[in-house]
Amino acid sequence: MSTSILGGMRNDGGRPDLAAMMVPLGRALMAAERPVLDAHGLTMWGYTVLLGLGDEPVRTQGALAQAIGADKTRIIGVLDDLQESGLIERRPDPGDRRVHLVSLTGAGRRVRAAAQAAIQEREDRLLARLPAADRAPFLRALQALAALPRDEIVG
Amino acid sequence: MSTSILGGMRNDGGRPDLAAMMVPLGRALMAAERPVLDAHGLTMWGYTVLLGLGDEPVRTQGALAQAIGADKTRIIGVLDDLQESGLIERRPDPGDRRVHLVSLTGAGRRVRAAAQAAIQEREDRLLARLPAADRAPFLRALQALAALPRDEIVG
DNA sequence: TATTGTTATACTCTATAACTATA
DNA sequence: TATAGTTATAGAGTATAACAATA
Repeated sequence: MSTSILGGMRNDGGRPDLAAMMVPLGRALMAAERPVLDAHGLTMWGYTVLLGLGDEPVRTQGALAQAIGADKTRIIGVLDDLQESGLIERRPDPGDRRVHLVSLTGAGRRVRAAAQAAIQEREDRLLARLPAADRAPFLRALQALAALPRDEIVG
Repeated sequence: MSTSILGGMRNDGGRPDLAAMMVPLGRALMAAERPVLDAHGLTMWGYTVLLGLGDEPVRTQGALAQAIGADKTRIIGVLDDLQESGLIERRPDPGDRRVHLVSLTGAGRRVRAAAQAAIQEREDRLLARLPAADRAPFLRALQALAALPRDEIVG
């Protein structure tokens, strides 16, 4: 039985709920990432942290956690693993020795780029199935919504 | 600190990963639904079941569970609650007394319609912030992706 | 023996609270 | 006293395994 993302929820006339489309779709995309991340020796949270780190060092792990929507206590093990793998560096801030400056290493940058390239290659094959004229507007709209402050969506 | 859905993950030149946009966006949309569902006396899974039920009775709870991406053991309590609230009916199939025929009651249909209207009203306010020309292509593309069999995304 | 619905158990993930060290 | 990081504990959510009824 080929089960679609939307399950049985048809909706005569109208559209399905945005959430009812996005949540299962997001889960499926995450599941699709897993083998790719495995091949690069990354966990989902590890990859998320690498993405969240950007290219400048981040002051305080708490800020990093908040930026990627995680609890500060939850990324500690993730940071430990990434550090042990040599993908990130944690250095105490000389000015305030409580805070840790977290930054990507060269290896971290390379792994992140390789993993992201592989992931987006897969995603591009998916996007290729859309009508060509819809692709750019779709991505533009999705980016616009994702860029909104969370409060403006939750209310 | 106004935290956007995308967190810090900028990506010079390219686009963010689809999953990195969809997953947090989906979570935010779900969070936005919660108070609406509360007002209608529904849980998230309860609402999902109502959506999954469609308008014809569903044979076997297992099929229903699979259709909405849940475990068959997990929706039992949900069905119990919905039944007690008078929103669904469970009747043994005369032909095979193992299976339960699950169907919406009139009240169930009404509650589902009311909740969905309220939810989509909120969502429409969000969509209104997109460039008008992008709205239809966005929804069309999102529906197309959500209608894909899960296997075609996960691979 | 196989399947539907159910219950009971175990496991994973996440959030809360308590601790250390710096300030 | 307040904050960053860490650790330990508890809770929610989910999946796995065992059970009763029917086929």
